[in-house]
Amino acid sequence: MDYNFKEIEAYWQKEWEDKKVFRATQNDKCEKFYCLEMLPYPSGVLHMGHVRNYSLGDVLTRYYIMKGRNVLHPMGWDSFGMPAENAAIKNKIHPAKWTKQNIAQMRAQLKSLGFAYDWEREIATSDPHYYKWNQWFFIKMWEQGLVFRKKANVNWCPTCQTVLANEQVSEGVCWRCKNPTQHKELEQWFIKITDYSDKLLDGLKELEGKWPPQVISMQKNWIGKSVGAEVDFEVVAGGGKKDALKIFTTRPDTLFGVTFMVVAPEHPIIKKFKNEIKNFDELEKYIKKAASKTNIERSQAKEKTGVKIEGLSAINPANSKEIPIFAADYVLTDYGTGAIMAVPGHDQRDWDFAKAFNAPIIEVIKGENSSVAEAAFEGDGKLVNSNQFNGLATDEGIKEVIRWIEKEGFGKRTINYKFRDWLISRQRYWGTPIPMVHCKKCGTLPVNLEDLPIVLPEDVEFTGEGESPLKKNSAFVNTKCPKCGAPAKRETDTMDTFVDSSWYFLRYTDAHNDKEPFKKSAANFWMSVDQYIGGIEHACMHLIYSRFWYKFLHDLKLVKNDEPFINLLTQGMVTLGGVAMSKSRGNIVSPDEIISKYGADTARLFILFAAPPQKQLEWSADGVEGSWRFLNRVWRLVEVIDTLSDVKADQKEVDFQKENLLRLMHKTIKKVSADIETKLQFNTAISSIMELVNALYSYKFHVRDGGVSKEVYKNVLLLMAPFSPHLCEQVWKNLGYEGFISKGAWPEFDEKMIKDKIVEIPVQINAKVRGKILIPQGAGHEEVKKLALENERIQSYIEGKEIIKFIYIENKIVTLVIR
RNA sequence: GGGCGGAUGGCGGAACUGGCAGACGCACAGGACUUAAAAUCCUGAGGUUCGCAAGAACCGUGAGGGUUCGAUUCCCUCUCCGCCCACCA
Repeated sequence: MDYNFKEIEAYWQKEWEDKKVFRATQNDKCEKFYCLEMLPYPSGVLHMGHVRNYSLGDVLTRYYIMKGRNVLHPMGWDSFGMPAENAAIKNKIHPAKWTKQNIAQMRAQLKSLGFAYDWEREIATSDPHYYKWNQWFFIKMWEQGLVFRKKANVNWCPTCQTVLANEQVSEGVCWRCKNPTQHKELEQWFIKITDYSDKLLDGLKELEGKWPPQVISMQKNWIGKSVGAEVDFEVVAGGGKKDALKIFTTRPDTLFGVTFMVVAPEHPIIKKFKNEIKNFDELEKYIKKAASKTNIERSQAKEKTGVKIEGLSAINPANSKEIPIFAADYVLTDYGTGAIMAVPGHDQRDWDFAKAFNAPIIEVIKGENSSVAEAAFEGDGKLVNSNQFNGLATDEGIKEVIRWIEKEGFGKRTINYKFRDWLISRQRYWGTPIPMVHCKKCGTLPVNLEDLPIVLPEDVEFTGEGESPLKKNSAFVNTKCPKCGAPAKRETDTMDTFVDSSWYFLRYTDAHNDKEPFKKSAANFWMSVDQYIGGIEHACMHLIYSRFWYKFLHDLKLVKNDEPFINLLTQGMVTLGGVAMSKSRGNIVSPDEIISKYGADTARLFILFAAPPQKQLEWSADGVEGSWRFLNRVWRLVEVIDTLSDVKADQKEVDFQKENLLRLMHKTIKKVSADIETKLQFNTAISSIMELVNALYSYKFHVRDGGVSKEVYKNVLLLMAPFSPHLCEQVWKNLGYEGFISKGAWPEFDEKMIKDKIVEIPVQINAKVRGKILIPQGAGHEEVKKLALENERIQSYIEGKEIIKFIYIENKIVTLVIR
């Protein structure tokens, strides 16, 4: 009979909750462990990606509890954001109500999976008790000069009627609604995250080896620090009018190879010299065309386009040569200075442009067999055609040229970043109100800290048209200036939801504090997060914002450390038919369906077993069935270990088999512990438990071995408890063991028990396995050689041949090289 | 275009630091139990060739080359796939 998972799972979930088994308390009796999974957006339904994410975290949580650590494992809701507002527009339901319902539903789903959360620390970011502190931090940042407003050409989603961060637009479409975006100029709120560029970059060194290397390198590329030089090129126009064109280059060593300049079509120099430029009309047409193109169109164009600016030219300060200036859209206005020095010999884009516009190509770097005839040479080499710098290697050349231009006064060494400031305002209702007031007399200033939180008004209308509903709520908008008391207007923009998730992990340490965002002592007790788990898609956004926020709090002396997440695990997607599960593809497998058919333990076991955590996981109905069968096999072991199956065997045989079984048990404990703790490879941990269970099935002396078999079964349960906790609790109880297995002691292994007395190793002859020999544990070189050469099979191969070499790798392999 | 990964049976995947490739699971085949089926338990299996059989030989981790007694693992060249960024000067 299959085990009754419905009854068992409901029973233990209630027991854990009633007895408060997973409540975390601040105590120094044992070492703390903070295990955290990225908090979910309460969309209303749990999907398999969630199940995977939280199952991974739950294994670690339960493992460390059993190891005697003091584990904090909280859960909450990233509950501000667009879908709630969209639902309000579509279904005439208030975002607050919609969100609340969704949370209730998803909380129930999470509970049905038996995750070991401390539910007393649950938070929701849309709760005023939470977002009050977003406002508080915002004002702190404003006081530190980290918040500013500026008019910016921002990404505008006409569908959502909101501004999106650069990071939220991919391939020209809105990251959530997938509709194309446009550009629009608006007065926006920014956080000066770029002040932390170097700190964020330096911090990555600390994370080396603890974070996936891809994430570290993605963040490095995201910040995009490059050292180079700023060089001023003199611009001359008709009528003797002059100006300077500033460019940034990472290759100042190629300065003598500059044969023309290129500016972005938006570059101010064009308007400035409107009267001197002879082909201004043609240019204007090109500028218009470029502006209508999205960045993607601009970047995917195979042919380089551009227009020569007639009437303007530049002087290369290195050799005083006069060179033409072009406007072309392959130069971006918001990177560097919006203008480049073109070195067609050593930059492929410039080379392409030079070919298309018949500009000369000069070779100034000579590599081994390099040539600039067919393509640009972008590698390192020796400087040529560069006057006093000829013969220098690339890296020396860079240094020397910078020194020279600094001395001559037409440029300097600079550092450039790709990283931009964080645009946080949203013209939206369902978010944290930005706690600022616009006063005609006093300007824009923050509300008084005592007046926080600035609560979102509930009585608003959702039409889905025009600007934010907050703007239309006069009771909210009209206020008094916090400084002079005169009538003033409240800011109606709300914050990007990435603000909410930038510090939530700190709130869990002191979730109900109404006087401060968190007690310093609580944060310092639990932080940093020992293991953070979530999707790779957050590699650059959430994980950079959080690191920035934490470093800011560190500078405010609110937290001791300056990196929030020590270890990071990025899990792969759950797919069906090779593609991610999604509503639009209609390939969703609902967790509820699996839970009601097989139970939570099976769902968890399968999702942990089917693939290593970092890799994509292909859902397989048959695989789920297999996990279900395995759990039943474990359940039925109760009967097996009471069965007398081989009465004929003598005591010697019993002792021998008993020892083998015990050895396998110790080996398994060692492997499972290492797989969970250091490798985070749960799939192999489970497969080795399966092997131990298989061994128990083929073992025949359950009633004659003095309780060894029962001992092994007990350890199987302990090893499986982090993966399939309900079943293990029940069998634990059925077998008469005391207390919760979830709080039980993780088994220890005995290294002495693991070593076999006799080891079987292969013997290779000329790299082919030709036989196997048994050697005593720790046998010496000579002894092994003797055993190998005595072997009949081996002898048949070496007869009449000369042994040139004998190699023995301890307890692994013997190799003979013969001729 | 740049960065970072990856490629192992019919499938998901395993293999410590260069040491018996294919653990474990799925699917499959055979057997036991059963009136029968399901479930369960047991057994088998990378490919090719030879052999009645026990077994044997050769090939085999995307392709080609290299280092080594020995390479899925290290090095070089190439192909394909995925993810992220993208004309980043």
